[in-house]
Amino acid sequence: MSAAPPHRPQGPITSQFAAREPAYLAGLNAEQREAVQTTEGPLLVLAGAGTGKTRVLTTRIAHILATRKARGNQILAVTFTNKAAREMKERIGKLVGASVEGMPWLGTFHSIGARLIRRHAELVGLRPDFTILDTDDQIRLIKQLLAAENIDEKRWPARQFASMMDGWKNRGLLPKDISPADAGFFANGKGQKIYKDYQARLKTLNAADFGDLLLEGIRLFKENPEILAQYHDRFRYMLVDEYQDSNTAQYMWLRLLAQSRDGINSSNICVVGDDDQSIYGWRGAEVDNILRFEKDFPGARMIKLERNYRSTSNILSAASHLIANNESRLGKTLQTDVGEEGEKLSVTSVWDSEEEARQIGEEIEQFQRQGDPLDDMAILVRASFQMREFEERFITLGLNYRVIGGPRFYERKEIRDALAYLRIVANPNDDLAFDRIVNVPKRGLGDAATQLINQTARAIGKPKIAAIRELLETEELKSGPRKSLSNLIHQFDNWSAKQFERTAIETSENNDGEIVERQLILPPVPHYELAEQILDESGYTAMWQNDKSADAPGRLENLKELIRSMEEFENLGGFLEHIALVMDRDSGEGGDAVSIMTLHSAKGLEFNTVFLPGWEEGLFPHQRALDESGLAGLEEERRLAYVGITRARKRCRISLAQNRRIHGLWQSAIPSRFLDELPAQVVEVTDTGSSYGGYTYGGRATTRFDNRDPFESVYETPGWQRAQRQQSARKGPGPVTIDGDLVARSSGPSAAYGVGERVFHLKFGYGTVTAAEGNKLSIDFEKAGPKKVLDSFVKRG
DNA sequence: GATGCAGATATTTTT
DNA sequence: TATCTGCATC
Repeated sequence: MSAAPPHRPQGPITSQFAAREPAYLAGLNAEQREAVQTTEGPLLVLAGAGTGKTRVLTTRIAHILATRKARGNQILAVTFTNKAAREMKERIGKLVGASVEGMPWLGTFHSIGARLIRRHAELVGLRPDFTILDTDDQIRLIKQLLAAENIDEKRWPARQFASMMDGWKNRGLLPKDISPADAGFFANGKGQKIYKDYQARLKTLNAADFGDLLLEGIRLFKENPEILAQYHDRFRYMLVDEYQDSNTAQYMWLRLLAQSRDGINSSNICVVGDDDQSIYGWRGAEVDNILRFEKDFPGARMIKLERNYRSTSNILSAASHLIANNESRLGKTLQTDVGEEGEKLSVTSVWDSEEEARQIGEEIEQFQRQGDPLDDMAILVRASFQMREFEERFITLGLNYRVIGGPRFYERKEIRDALAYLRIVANPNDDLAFDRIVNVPKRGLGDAATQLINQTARAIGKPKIAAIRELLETEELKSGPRKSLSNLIHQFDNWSAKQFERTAIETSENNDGEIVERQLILPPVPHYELAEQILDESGYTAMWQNDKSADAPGRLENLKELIRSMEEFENLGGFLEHIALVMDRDSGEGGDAVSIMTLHSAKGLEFNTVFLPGWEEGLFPHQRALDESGLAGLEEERRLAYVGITRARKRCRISLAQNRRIHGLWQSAIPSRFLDELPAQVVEVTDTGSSYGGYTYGGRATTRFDNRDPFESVYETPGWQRAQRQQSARKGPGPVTIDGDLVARSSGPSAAYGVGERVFHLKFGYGTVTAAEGNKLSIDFEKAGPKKVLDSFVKRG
């Protein structure tokens, strides 16, 4: 704390300062204040969910500015998402007035990375106007390289290589750093070569991918210590948001910047994060970065923010107990400041996902009748396929919802196509953009023409546009393609010229009948008008206008939106940079609506009521996370559960289906192990009544069959429950001789059903087996029609 | 260049 | 089950 020294002299100036506390500090708790005021030296702020992390971060910047420790352009503040960057800008603006404009180094890792290498582009082998490639471009480029190496794309998909390379780049590895073992995974050891070729191709294309924006920065700093020193001088203070999500490359990048001249990490770097909310390990994030911070930055202080201003104590208690099951964490104990126990969390077991959607829909309507706005409710799912069922249900109910996530604006085909046109105009060397649109709309250019262009380009070592120019001088092209290519090139020249001031000759006849030529100076066409012209003149707009598919009008609308959004930018270059790095999906308008999104995209948000469906083994925790990453995977899934619960302010409603259809097959579901990790006192277990057997909780059976058989509740294994359900499905009392081995046998060969056999299924009733393959059966049900089910789901009928 | 079929493939996705 | 991709075909 920054209490004044005890025997502070009572001069008029000092007392004035001591007495009047800056307004921005008001309302902060002791730890928050400390985090704001500890400006010197490395600092780790461990901020639990809902503890006012963003507030600390923004106030800290405001504090640095207000106390004149640094000017806005001497502060480096990085976030992961554009949304977070925007929010920080806004909030700082509110705190200190308009000086946010003076913070050019507040942004995402990638946008700052790009800014940095643009300034020194020539040192990393690029020109300052280099293009930023998206994933789509990357894949297409890799495909070309694979073809050149005669690698069978079926066996070694480009996509797979792209994600591998992504992993390398996340770890800060250049082609030369790839170990033979790593590279050996792909195409019998050709991985390293392809990576190398890929990087070389990027340089000739004057392009960089997302990974390069950081990787090239690291290289730049390593190879040019004098430039790094400039930035050491510049950045007096560094702040990093969501540090638990940083990957190795980002860590290296930061660490270089945070070094002082003598190479010791003693800078004023403040990282804020929550190890318990690290959910992007699969994307290369290293929780280790945050766990290791104090070692990496000697003399680092750690401040924990543990006072939660969001959730009721019941919700917090559930979340804390759950996350306490993780081994690798720094450990925090969240305490609520809401001062309310609140409702218990509810856990509801339902028959299947359809019922789950129905159930949640009803609850939402009920809360709505009580006066809760839909905006305050959210459904957070583990996997996006779960969303559909809710959407369908809500449509029938007429319940307003919005889906958050999904493909981003600039990932849409029409936007990418339009951008490709603009990219070529901005940078005629952009062969990837050229490939994308040579024949879009159709220009009668087939394989033959494209091949010829590629060959020529390779032969003369020039971009494709240049190659076409040369080809047009020769007779090599057939007349059709020749004409359309010549036309296209003309158009590009024309569009390019319009970016700048240019001259035109106007011919007219004067009164004496003489032809008079006048030279006119035409001003540059504004880039947004140019874009519109390009789309019209190229026939691209017409292409969609003539398209009668259902989504064509939407696409045209998107194109309009694209052009509209261009007006905010000074020039084409600025716009293209923005679109590649910053363009957000159009965020939620459309009135009061329930949000449906994945747990991942819910991070950082909060709602009064949160629904968490699908808490079943295999789905959540997801089987693949378990298979691929073992214990680490499980812990990440648990953190995801923690994120989910802590999104709730007042109400948290968890549900699980006993049956779920995955890839068209009905699978029985076992309650998620996470349910057992919730403390019993804060959870209320309900059953919708339509389920059999079902979910038992904390040693107590909670099904409506509780009183039927006093011994039933002893058996809680999932397999047992399944057996139980099968038993109870039988008509009449029947002999209740339940054999523990029954379940194991049911999926083994001895349980195989023969074609033509009559069987009974709990959901579909009676039917006849039409085909059997392993434990999968095709059954023609009398009422429900043909279905595929697992044999353990049916009984001989 | 449109169409249709076989075959693979089906977590999460800040930039 | 449903959706997407590449490829063959007309």
